[in-house]
Amino acid sequence: MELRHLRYFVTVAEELHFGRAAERLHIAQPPLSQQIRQLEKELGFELFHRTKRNVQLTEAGQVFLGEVQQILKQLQQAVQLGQQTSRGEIGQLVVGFVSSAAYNILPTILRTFRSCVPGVRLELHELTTDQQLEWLQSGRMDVGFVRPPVEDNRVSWETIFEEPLMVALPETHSLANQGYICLTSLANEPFILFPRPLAPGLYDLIISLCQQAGFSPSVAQEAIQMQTIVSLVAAEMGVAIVPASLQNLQRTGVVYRHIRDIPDSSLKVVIAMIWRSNDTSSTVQRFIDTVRSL
Amino acid sequence: MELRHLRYFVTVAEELHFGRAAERLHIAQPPLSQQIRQLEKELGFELFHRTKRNVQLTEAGQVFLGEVQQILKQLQQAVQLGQQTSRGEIGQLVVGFVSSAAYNILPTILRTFRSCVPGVRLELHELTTDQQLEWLQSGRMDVGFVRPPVEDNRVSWETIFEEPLMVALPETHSLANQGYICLTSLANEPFILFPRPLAPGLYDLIISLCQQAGFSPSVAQEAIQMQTIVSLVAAEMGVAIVPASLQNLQRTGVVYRHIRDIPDSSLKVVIAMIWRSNDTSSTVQRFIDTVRSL
DNA sequence: TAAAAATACTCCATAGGTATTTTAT
DNA sequence: ATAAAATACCTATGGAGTATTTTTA
Repeated sequence: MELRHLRYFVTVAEELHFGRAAERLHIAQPPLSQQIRQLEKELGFELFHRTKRNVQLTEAGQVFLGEVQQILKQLQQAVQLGQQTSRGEIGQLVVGFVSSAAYNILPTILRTFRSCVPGVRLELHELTTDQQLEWLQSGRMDVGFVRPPVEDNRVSWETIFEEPLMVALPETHSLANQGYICLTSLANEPFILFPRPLAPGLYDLIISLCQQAGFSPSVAQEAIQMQTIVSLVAAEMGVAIVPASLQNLQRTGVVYRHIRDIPDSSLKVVIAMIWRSNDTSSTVQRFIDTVRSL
Repeated sequence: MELRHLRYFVTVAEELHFGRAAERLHIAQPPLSQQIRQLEKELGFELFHRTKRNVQLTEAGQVFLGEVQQILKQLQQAVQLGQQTSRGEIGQLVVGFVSSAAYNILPTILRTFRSCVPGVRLELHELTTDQQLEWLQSGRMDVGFVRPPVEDNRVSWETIFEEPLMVALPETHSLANQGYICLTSLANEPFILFPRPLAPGLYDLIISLCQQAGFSPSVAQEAIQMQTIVSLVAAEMGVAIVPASLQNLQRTGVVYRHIRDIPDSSLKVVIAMIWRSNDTSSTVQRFIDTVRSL
């Protein structure tokens, strides 16, 4: 049995006339008769009651017709589903991100992707850079937004966002009324930092900036979340050096100031997108393309 | 696209190896590769990631595989369903019967048919002979049990049950202590009859029997249901001539007696099965065969 | 270098065509 | 007499086979 037989059968059943059915199928009438006979023989039951003048479906033919029509429709849907999947329009995607990414590029990226490709279910996880690399390798995650460096040749990455570091001060701080701040002037201030294991890139950068400014910062407190750091600053526990996009987190009692005595290029902090180099998923490809287009 | 393509695809997807899949399909490997390529071309997307060493389903291939497996399974079921229908094992049947048939053959027939062919849904309607002929012609009914005559050449019929007529008397009646009764002795009794329009055959037979016995019965009462007739006899409203199977309706106050002065052959009353002569339904055929086998 | 898929070609099975017959209205 | 399906026979497309090449682990 082949789909040909089923398609022919449906057409004959619709026309109840071999001649017209053959015409609709763009074949001659005799081969059509043959194919139907062949189908009947294989099925083991008659599909039509044929008199030379009149063609009628048998009971079994009616039942079979219903089923076959459904099957042909499903096949059509199966093809479409496959095509959509191949275009990355359908599927699911697990996305990881470092907490600070939630305040800058992530919202835009997700909004854009969801509207372009509504068929893909997104699953989001806030994870550190290291966790993301692990999840990516184990297949628990498909794409991530991390702070470089990324040193794994099985992972591809691409910088997608840069922003300067700024100083976060309590608004009551004596330096808060200055437009720009010299890092040097913070030499004796207590600092609030991310724990190094969670964000080694950022931690080391901040430490080295302070070295450049001629001092070693005294760590007053460590905090796991950006929000917590800002809150601790507001509580006058100390000062912090944070990505500029943290300004989006409107927290009263805190002011943000640019740093003057360090060249801009050194102050740049970066967010990169990562994915498995050998990932063949078109959903992932689609996501990457969407992000690049922004 | 043909079923061949789908079957081949499923096999390759299961084996993830063109060589082994070809072996399972009893074809050589090159034509299998070709058919899959051909399928991919028609679908417009890749089903497999092929390296020369390794074959893997693409995302789209996975989705398509699921759908196709379901489709193939459904097709198998469709064939089976058609076959069962063609054997009359599946379907529905509307059966009509005259009220008196419910007391003799009908229970046995239905019990037997239901156990032989459990897949057929039976719908039962108590109808007069005339109503049944009408329902049969209009297609509302498929098979009926009636009292002949049946005069319609588009309806086939077959006698399936014969029984004698008997006299039903109140047990208090003076003739009730006799083993047999002469119809002649009922000349002056009030009779309870079916209305002629509802059962002309039976009505006319009873009248003609009385004529043979030398009298015209006086009709005390007409009643539409057999049960009612028997009840009226019990209430001493009169006597009735009824099919012998009415004895199955155990009604206190009524006795049944055979008739002596009329030859048995004239007393025979018959139930026939009717169906449309041109009915091609295998369910109907199956039912007819079952009844004949009893 | 060895295993496996792809390519190149050849062949024949069969889908489909044409001509004709059969049959029911 | 005619319309429509079945039958008979022919043609040619394309599915499957064999031999070979390509590729990569």
